[in-house]
Amino acid sequence: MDQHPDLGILGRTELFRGAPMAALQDAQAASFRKRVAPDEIVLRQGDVATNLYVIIVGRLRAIQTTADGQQVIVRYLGPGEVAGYTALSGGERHPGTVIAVDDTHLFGWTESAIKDVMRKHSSIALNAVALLGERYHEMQIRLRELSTEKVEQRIAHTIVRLSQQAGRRTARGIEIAIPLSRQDLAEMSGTTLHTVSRTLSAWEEQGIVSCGRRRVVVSDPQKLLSVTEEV
Amino acid sequence: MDQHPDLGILGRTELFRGAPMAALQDAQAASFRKRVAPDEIVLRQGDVATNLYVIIVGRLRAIQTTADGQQVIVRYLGPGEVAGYTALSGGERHPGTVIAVDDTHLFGWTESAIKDVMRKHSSIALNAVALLGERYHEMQIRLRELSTEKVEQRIAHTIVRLSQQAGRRTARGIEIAIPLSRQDLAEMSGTTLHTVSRTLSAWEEQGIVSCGRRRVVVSDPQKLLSVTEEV
DNA sequence: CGGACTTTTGAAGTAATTCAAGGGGAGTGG
DNA sequence: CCACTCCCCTTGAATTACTTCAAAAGTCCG
Repeated sequence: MDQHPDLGILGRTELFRGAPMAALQDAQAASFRKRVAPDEIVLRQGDVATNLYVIIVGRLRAIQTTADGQQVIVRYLGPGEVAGYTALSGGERHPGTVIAVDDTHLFGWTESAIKDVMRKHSSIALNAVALLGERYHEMQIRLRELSTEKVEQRIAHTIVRLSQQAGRRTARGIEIAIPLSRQDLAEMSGTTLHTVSRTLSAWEEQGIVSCGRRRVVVSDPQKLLSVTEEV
Repeated sequence: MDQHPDLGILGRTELFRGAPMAALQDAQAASFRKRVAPDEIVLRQGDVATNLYVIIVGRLRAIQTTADGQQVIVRYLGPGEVAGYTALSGGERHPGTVIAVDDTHLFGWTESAIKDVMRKHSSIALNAVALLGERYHEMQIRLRELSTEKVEQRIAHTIVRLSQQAGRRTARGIEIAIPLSRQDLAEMSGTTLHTVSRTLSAWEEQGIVSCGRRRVVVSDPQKLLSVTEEV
């Protein structure tokens, strides 16, 4: 009996990890595929939440936009992660916009399809609970950081998180494998690109990071962590 | 055939709403009860997450504490809401502390008990997904507010949210039915008690609110909303 | 009525934003 | 291959919103 090659991929994603074969087969059967080019919008803040996606390869960015056009980067999404959780949780509309960073391949489901799968296979529903719990937890920590820390610490925390999430060991240190402008870092840390630029310059002088255009390499992760802990 | 009186209460909570009778019965059978006095700790940040609670009557407050003792108020929890979601989502330890505001009655479950119920009754698992999705959504909005808004707007948003969540119509306006010190409002808005005090004084002069010791009444909700929208 | 907690308000200090201007890379098109 | 242009980044200087420091006045409860 042949197995569909998608099943192995699905089985390693955060939503389907550990699910029985029957569940993976049902999920696969109900799925469609989608491919997006860099800067293409996957789903738009305020639109009705009809679809759920799981990233196969590539990277997306989830943002929140204010009425006057300011942006906040909620998180980056990588392979195996869910985009468009609203279709899981039953919200009417997408709370934020998701946009492609790289050329990205996705599995997709309609809201009703994925809910059917969750209803039928409780392990997938439990995975959904786990994944949302983790994101909620992460947001609590960021809320605390934003409320209690000074800008320099927040930027340090942002970079520490990014290096764990998308870090690549190189000769010169841990390179963050996402193109990151100063503006992007500012939108993740709750500050301005100017302050980020100044901070990175200071760190570069101290040998903590080395960076270029849309690129950050952490040369001394230990020192960066100590910035995080300063009073 | 008699019905347990708890079933009606359970059926109106966010976790069990809309569940079939069999699910409610299983949940009720596995539950225990707990009662906490004001200021008593229900669960502690960093402790292993063994239990889940649902509030019957009363009110709790979920906080995050930093290493150096600063606090952030994540949210208030009222009747029907879940405390200790970590037992649902499978995290190892509680991300925050939950403490009683009023004398509070709770239903409780062990982690394994509530997970058994979710596995057996998918509608409850789906409710858990919905509830965590909503909280995640709320946190995204707060993150955006904290990143992009000035202090006065953030305090206004905090009070608007509280008045929706725990507002009581009175002759003088909408009274927030939670004892709220200036410090509490500061910990919800990401500022200091001094700034909150000054802001409330200014608003009182403009007839937007009237407040006393640990008490806030919104006299002009419309004006408060307009503060929220200022550039 | 005493004592602890909460709130208010002034004054000083400062971290970070805003304003402003210039410099550098990467890619494009001639 | 060179020049041009568009972003992106950097850095000073001025400004400001908010915090911190400090002290006093209320308010509640036993």
